[in-house]
Amino acid sequence: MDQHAAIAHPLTEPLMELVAQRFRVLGEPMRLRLLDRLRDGDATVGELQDALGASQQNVSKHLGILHAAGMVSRNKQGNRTVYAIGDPSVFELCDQVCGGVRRQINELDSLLQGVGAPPRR
Amino acid sequence: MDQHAAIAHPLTEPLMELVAQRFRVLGEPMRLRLLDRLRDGDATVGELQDALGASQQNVSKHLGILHAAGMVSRNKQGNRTVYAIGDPSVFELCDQVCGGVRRQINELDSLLQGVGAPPRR
DNA sequence: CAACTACACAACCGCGTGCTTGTGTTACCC
DNA sequence: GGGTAACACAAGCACGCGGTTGTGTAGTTG
Repeated sequence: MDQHAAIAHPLTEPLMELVAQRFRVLGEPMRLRLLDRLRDGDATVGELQDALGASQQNVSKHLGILHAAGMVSRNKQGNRTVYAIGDPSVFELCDQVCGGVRRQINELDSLLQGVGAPPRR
Repeated sequence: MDQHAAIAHPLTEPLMELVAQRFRVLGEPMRLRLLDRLRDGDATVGELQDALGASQQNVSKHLGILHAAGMVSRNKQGNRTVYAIGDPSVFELCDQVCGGVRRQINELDSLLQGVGAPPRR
């Protein structure tokens, strides 16, 4: 595992764009749900369509984006196309973000808890 | 209608939306550059504007988004407004993504290495 | 072979979003 | 106080993107 984090600070512009693009791929609930479903195991387009309750074309489109980003693998078997997680590391990202969201919710919660404090304004 | 309200796999729809939103905040080169610059230390809007070569309004707007997401902190000092990293964990995310991008580039690179004559299409 | 299934691709549309332009507000300086 | 600097906010515009509709293409079935 290449864990040597941090390419140098002044990230070059094209690299910055690549990173942003990768983040943007994950910035869609539908795609996150697809990845979440695939976490349970491989699935065909039809199964994913049924699981998410979306149209076949929409599912296929998002799968295409995820596949182009290298996050899922595509495997044609006869009539069906089986998709699988192609880059397991995305889940670490999601978990970290979930942690961040949780912490943020906790902060908001504690703000609401101890409220007697009038909005400072 | 069974509703597993677990945090585990079946991520609830609103949570999924929150996670996606957070990813989307990071899905902008300008905002990544702002965070990358703030990694070196606190900075005023003017300094960031100068560092990134963007308009003051644009920088201020993106800083507002980052601030709303809790990723930067805002500290008004007299005439200036000093921004700082508010959630250092974002860098772990960026590093992981950078690692993924690096790995992807390596794959593409190795693909290009062995190429003498692309057989088809 | 014909009909059907499963999937991908292309064209279109409406909305969200990034960037610019313009302006208001507050603090500093003379 | 007047003028200027620093910053945030609002409106307008253009582009990208998600979703739907429509269609093409293999593969399967009878």
